[in-house]
Amino acid sequence: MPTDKNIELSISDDHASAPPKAAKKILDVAYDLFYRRGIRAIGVDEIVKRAGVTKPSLYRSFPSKDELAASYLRQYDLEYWERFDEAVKAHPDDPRAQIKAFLTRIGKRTQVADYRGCGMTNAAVEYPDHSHPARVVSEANKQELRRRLRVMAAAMGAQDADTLGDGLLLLIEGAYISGQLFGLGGPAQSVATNADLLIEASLKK
Amino acid sequence: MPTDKNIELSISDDHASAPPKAAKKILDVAYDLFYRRGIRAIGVDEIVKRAGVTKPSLYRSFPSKDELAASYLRQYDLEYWERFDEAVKAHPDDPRAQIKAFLTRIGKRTQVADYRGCGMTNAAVEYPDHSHPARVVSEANKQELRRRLRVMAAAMGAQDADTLGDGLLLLIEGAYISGQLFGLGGPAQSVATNADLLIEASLKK
DNA sequence: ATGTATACGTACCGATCGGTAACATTGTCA
DNA sequence: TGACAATGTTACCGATCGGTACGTATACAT
Repeated sequence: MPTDKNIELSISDDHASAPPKAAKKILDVAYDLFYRRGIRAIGVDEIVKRAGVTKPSLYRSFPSKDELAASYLRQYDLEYWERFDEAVKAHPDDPRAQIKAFLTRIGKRTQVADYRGCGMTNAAVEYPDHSHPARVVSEANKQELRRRLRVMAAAMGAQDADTLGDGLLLLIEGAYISGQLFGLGGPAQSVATNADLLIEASLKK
Repeated sequence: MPTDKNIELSISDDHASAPPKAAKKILDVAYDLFYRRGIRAIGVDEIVKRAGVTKPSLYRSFPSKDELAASYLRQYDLEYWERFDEAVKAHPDDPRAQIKAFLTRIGKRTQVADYRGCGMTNAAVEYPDHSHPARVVSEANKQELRRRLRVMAAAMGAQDADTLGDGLLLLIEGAYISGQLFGLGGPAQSVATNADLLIEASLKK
């Protein structure tokens, strides 16, 4: 998938004769608006307006709004696994600590005002149709998350690794959703604690 | 959940001075469409068409589409607590069994094709603005769910009742979401099992 | 200087959005 | 019969939706 493109050079591209590329500006703005306010809620007119470009520019880089939404989620996917891998790398060969680190981070993120949960989850709610381009990306992301959690649960030595992996996924999804539902002080702040309790209860004795 | 269709001729309602009420037909159809396909995805034209009424009829009974959506959720709220109370009544004075029954039911519901999760949760995702009429109803429902779960967790004798109650809420929300994300065979089928593990690990010894 | 290719803008499309005005029709009850 | 309330009918509103036809500007190589 060509994630249009030129994401690099992020630090400084103001120098010299390199205009910031309409496609990148569009994707950046779409990312922000789609995530914060929802995909269906944002029209292409608002995107191009905020990006300082025009509509034909959008449609030269992206074949449709739906595909722009899919591109937004592909970018989201990249950053998602970066965060995930950070937690993993911070605790080599210790899947339980990896999970704890990842969930602690999620729990913290949910405790900021106007937290909007997981872009992948939100997109799937907005588009029930499994064939929608955005939903395809979302489902793939979640399948991968499930796979990783099950692998980690097995590495922890769970009695039933698949059940524990799925339980952790339920807690994570619950944190994403209740984070945006309850705002500050909501149930999501206890996700890491509850996950650790669940892990403890699921290990082979 | 009302399968659309005019309730006309339903057993006994044709007699006497009770015309089938356009408002009821509209709300039934809106309920079905909003739940299955999302609120933003459904236009008022489609609602009145499927309900066999006209647009002015809709706006005589509901001041706006947003308020119709709120009415849909108020109806959803009623039926939600009916289901909840069924599980409660089935196991008097046994909150752990009550939770297990409620979650087993949720786990089963998530395992049907085209499951669409919780209407309350979905509406909150569709409308991030806390002042939106639909979201107000949704947030109230979730606050009440949280309150009940915490009370039940306390009644179970949890070491930290609030944490357990919130953990159960996370699992429930996770089940709603992953139920519609993964379809058959998804993580939501293990929600009751995981909840019971979490409860076991949270009780005072 | 000129050709060529790419990037961009102006202006517009038909369709649909939520919502309404004005009037005709119906059934119920008095 | 007459009054009333509920619903239907038709036609319309301005705004916004996603998307496009087509002309213009700039950059660079020849």
